[in-house]
Amino acid sequence: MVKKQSDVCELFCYNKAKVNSLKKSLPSPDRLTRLTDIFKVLGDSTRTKILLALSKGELCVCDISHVLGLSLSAVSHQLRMLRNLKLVKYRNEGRMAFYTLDNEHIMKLVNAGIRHISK
Amino acid sequence: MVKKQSDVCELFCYNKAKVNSLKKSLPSPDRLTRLTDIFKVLGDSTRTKILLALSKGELCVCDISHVLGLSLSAVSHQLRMLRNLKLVKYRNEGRMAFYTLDNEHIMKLVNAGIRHISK
DNA sequence: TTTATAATTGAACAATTGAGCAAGTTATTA
DNA sequence: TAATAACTTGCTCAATTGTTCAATTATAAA
Repeated sequence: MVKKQSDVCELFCYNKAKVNSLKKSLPSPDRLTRLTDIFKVLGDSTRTKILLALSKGELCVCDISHVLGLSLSAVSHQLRMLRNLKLVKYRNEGRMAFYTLDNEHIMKLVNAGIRHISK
Repeated sequence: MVKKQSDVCELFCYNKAKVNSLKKSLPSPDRLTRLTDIFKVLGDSTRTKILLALSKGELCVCDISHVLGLSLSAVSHQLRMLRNLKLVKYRNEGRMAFYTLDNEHIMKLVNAGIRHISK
């Protein structure tokens, strides 16, 4: 016989009061998405390396690609994502683009992560 | 004519000294993997919700699935991942499994993230 | 024993992701 | 004006991810 698992409401609930209070205590879907999106950005080593590099100062795309050992294209794609999330900004100088952190605050999170794995 | 982009070494390098010093300053591959792995865990809302719920106290798998509105199976799969990463532990009582945080330290990171999106 | 329940697991699936290729854009240089 | 250089972008592909389904395990109750 097949058990129906998709309908969560029919499952046994051990502590209904606790469940309801926890449901309410969770961040709203919107806040939760913003929260996990930030962690998702840092969950990729290319992006984290870019942020770590930029935390030391301005860099052009070409130098970032050297630091990371990746193609310009790959770096540019990730820079676009970081740009969209307002984590980096850039200025053009001639045909070069110089990137900097747009939001130094993000480094607090990166450093909290570094502290976490160093504990 | 096609430009060769895969061979990073042939690209123009704007600031060689800076590039080399940045290369050295980046965390080792091992550390970087551990760092991004932690962020990857938190980059999924199911897992972050599980951690947030458990931060309030012990819960059985069934109640977690109610809090999240997800199937037992989905929750169990994510719990296994959290278990492997030593972020949660559990005790059996009869046929139920009660989970708790194994590493309260992780909540510092979650809370740093919450602070980040609240700024 | 038999039946039911809590949880785990493996396989399959769709969706997402990261990177490379190749073409396009813009600015500099010859 | 043509060629080159720095960067961006659209497309594609392989790999990974999160979930569901179905089967299984382990415990408890009938």
